[in-house]
Amino acid sequence: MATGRTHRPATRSRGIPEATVARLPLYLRALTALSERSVPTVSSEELAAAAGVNSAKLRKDFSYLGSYGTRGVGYDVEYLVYQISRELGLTQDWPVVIVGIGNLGAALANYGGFASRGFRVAALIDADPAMAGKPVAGIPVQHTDELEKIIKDNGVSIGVIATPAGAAQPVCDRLVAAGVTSILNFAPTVLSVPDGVDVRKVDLSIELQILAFHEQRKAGEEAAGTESAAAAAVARNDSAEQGPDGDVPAVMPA
Amino acid sequence: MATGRTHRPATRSRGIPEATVARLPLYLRALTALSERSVPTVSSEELAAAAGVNSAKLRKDFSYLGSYGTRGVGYDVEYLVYQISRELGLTQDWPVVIVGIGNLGAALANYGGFASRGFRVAALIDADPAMAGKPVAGIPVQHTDELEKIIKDNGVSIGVIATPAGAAQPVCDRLVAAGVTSILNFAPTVLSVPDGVDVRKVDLSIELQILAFHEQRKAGEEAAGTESAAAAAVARNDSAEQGPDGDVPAVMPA
DNA sequence: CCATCTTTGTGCACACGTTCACAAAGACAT
DNA sequence: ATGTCTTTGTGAACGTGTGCACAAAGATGG
Repeated sequence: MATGRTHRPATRSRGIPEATVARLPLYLRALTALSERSVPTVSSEELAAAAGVNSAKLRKDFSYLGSYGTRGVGYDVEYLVYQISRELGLTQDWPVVIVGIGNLGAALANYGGFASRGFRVAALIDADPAMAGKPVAGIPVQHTDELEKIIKDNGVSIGVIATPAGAAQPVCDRLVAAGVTSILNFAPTVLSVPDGVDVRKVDLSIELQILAFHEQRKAGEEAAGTESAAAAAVARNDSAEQGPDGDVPAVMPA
Repeated sequence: MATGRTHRPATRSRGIPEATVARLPLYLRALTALSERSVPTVSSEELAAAAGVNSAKLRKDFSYLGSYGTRGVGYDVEYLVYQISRELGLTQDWPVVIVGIGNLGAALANYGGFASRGFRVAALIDADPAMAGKPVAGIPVQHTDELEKIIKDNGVSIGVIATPAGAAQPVCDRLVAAGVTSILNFAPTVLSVPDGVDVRKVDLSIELQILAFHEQRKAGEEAAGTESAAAAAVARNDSAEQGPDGDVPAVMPA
């Protein structure tokens, strides 16, 4: 019910599987490295190794783009760089705004990987009036009041949110209302957006928690005994006391 | 080339699907928010909405952990917080090291989301001797020479790499050799690690490129003329030299 | 021009993930 | 108790992703 705002389209875009799209930047990076070393052609096997994927998967991925290889030879590096760049839309200029210039926002502004491909930081925006005018990465920070004007004047369609969690949804709403249709969210919150708007999230805390899960499994792999003894291999801390439904919680994160 | 070092185990860990593990931190965050508001119980429908997922998916995810709900009522918030925390291994202390204290590394060191759950920043490590002793986020930066000693003295099993791309693999090798078995990689490189070591990567540039792909699709949904004509002409030409060589980005970030 | 060799492109089978739909389980009122 | 109502837990169908294995395509050499 109340599906005015959906969380994910998740639909396959124009025949190219989502999983393939997510790997194209990986291939592009490997190909660019080969291009700089003036390597003329590369086989699926070599390129797959460089990108860290299975060679059959790579060939299938490329087959969605078209038949760009030559049997018996491999792929032309320069040609493939161009085709993938074009498919990803990197042959055009993408102005982006970064909202929330704290530690992370500033780091993003300074990150070379943004500007190096089609992405150009059009503006840095922060809610703190004291930040206004202060240059970060050579770009003066502007106040949130200017957000709508900045988006429209620069034709920005991609926004990066690096605000605290509480500010993320309001900022997101304003970005979308002003015309942004793609959002990269670094704030630890689930964003609600209307249909037609893409959201990708990067969550440092979640990544660590996933690692911790596997780490715990590894630690308890050989210690086969009671479940509380399983974690004893590495950890000295075990406050886990399983009980009835109403027992005491132990952790209090934010 | 066949490598002795695999890139992904990808195997289901102990019955809990990988996709489910990746969502547990999301549920935990939503539950923690409810817990702070002293909400006693929550239905799968409500919690799913808060976490931005389908309710059937949420129930199936929880079913892998056990039967922790009460039919007709829902889930006990506190109990579920505890169960998920335990499953993720957050009831124990995880010392982590951050290697590479540049803009991003410093932002990570200051990031509250790390310390707020079981994760403790045990050390900050950088290759620049000028950084040594300088405090970042209240923690003095140590030189790379100390890496092995730090890992062993603190029993660190999780490492975060925030170095430039070129330094990432050597740093990774040293971390692994010293005993680290889980790595969170922010450097734009594919890392090779031995079996038994987990790597998760966070790549800002890749996320933006994926957004650009979908953005381009949205924009080109109705207008399909101008540039695709030139691209189509190029597409049937298999020479190594393609059109105006300036249109190929051919750039590589750090 | 033919034979041989390399490497692509893909059909197929299988594994994984998602969603629907519903029976079973319990709460609650009468 | 009995019936009704709510919500979980899960079987089953479906969709997506992965990897093997091999025929087809082209290069290369005699």
